[in-house]
Amino acid sequence: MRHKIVAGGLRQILSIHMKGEMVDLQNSLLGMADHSVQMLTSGKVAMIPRADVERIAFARPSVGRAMWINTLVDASIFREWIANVGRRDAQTRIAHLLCEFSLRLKVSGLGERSNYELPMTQDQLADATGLTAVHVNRTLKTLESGGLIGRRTPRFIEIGDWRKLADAGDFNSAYLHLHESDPAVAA
Amino acid sequence: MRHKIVAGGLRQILSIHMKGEMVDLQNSLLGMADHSVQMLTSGKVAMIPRADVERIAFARPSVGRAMWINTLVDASIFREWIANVGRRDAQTRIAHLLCEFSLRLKVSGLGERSNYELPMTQDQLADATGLTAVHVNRTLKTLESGGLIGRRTPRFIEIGDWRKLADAGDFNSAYLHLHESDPAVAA
DNA sequence: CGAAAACTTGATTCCGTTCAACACATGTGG
DNA sequence: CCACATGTGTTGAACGGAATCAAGTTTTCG
Repeated sequence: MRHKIVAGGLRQILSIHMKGEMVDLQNSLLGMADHSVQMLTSGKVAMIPRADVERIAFARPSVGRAMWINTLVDASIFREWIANVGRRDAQTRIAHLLCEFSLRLKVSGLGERSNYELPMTQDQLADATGLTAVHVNRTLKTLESGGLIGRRTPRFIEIGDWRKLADAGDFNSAYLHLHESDPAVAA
Repeated sequence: MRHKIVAGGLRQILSIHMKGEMVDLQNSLLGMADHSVQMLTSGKVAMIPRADVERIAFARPSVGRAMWINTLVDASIFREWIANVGRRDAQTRIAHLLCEFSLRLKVSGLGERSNYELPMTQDQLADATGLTAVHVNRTLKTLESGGLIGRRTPRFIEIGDWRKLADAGDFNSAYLHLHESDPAVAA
């Protein structure tokens, strides 16, 4: 995940990344990092020297184009998150986030659309949605009692009626540009 | 400005652009637009066909690199806005926004750092900060009576003590990457 | 098994919203 | 040049969604 700390020590999580994604083009191509990147789960990280990234980007236009598109998709997700924390209420925000994870985990092969393990604490969900952990807890309960999600354990999300959750979360997957970023999905 | 409409018709302004900036790389390079772009003031817009942009990006690596960096700086500003609407209170949010405008207008030659015309209504400021117009109004008043800003007219901002406003707005200009995006400033 | 982390729940508070009215500037057509 | 409509800004009162504070409970993991 990416995050930033604001005055007072509050944290805002800016985005979540899945296994296999190029995570640090955002920071490494600019001279100075403006935020932090951390692992939510254990895993392997591959380092590619910045100079190599830049060289291949222009030596192989198709690779360069793919990396550029990748950073643009990241930007699109940032924009959706601005709208999410800026103009949606707590329940809509969280439903939206759960829908985004659902699709992205599926695309990454880490879960099913209707049913996935979410490796985030409620504290982290709070920092991703601009809420408090307490309110995240209550909101998850509300979603659950409303039949929009099920939770076998606190970190396991089940989505019975995907369309219903998407409506509750004002979710439209267009901003993920899945057909741009993942050739396998486009096929 | 860029904006998005969420369910219920609420608008979230995602970013503001200044004269001379390449505004639509974000939308045009991806297959489908995920948000809208509108003018806040009257002005001229130059259209560059998408194919030409892609061609020159790879034919002239220095141009391509500049455009890529440009989209990365936009993304950095999006990230700061997520933190702004997600984790800052109303006064800090607005002070932060005013600081960002101050620097960017200065760089674009549209105003002074301590003193500029802000061509936005309080409604638009509200949609940029995730607040209501009423609360923006009250917050501007508070900033004014606290001596942090002056307003000759509703749309003209004066910053007496820049450092004081930047502190109130938890503002650090690093995320603007001014030295990356504008060679004139880097000099 | 035991301690720390994460989750849950209730009571209370508060920042920002909502609703409502009014002030003021702008500009447009008669 | 005035009458009037419209958009924008200002202010007050009441409300409400989420925060805060506080106390448990459950899970995780060394």
